[in-house]
Amino acid sequence: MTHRKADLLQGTLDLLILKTLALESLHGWGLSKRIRQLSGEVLEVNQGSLYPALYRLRDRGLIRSRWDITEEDRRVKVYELTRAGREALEVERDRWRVFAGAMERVLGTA
Amino acid sequence: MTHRKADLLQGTLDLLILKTLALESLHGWGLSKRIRQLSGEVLEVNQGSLYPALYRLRDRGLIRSRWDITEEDRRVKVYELTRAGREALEVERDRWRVFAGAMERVLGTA
DNA sequence: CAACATACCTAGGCACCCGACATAAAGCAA
DNA sequence: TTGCTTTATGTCGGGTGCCTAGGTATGTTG
Repeated sequence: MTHRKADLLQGTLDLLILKTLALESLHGWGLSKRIRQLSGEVLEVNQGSLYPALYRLRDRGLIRSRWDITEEDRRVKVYELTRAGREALEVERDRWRVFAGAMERVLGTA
Repeated sequence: MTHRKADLLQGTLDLLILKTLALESLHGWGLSKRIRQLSGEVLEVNQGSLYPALYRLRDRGLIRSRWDITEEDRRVKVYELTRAGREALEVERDRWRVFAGAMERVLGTA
């Protein structure tokens, strides 16, 4: 059973996170809800994928985190883009579009 | 150094192969050249990815192979789509488009 | 005859996504 | 006060599948 409907393509999760955080700083849980919502309920981010991805991005210096308290008195770890993250977002977005364009060129060949 | 320029997204290689073979039966080497050409020199398929992918697809019954001899007297293993392969191509293509559409929806959010 | 292109293939490594699980605290209802 | 659901953070093992780096063989060309 190779892919199940919700499977993400490897490599795209980072881009998704960078883009979503570029719109607004969020904590992990909210981030996964936001991605689902922005994608029209198509893209589901598993927790087992999300947190490792966040640490990866943090280790690469693309995002940073701080602990915060919500209005409901919940401890949350809020992530925000760094300057390097904003630059990486553009690079990754362009790379995605080149790739997706190439895919569409192949798929569209009669 | 996570991704290098030529990296493919996991899962897309199968689709690429199915689509390319739907246009014309080809042997492995020719297939990789054809994918590169169709994609406008963007997508490079490594041999270390190609052959395992072909066996995977064959094991799933989506393609079949036969030995042939080219005009230059070379032994080549020609792959062609099966009926199941043609069906899988449509499913995978649709899945790709749903996914790519969702990605673009997220990336295009202002 | 050497070098290159064509053609097949394998092995090991590693990135990363997933499912399952663990933990905890807040909200709420019975 | 007990117990369920939701919110929230995280870990771990497994598996898929791409990559790099090889190996082998044969035809072509300088």
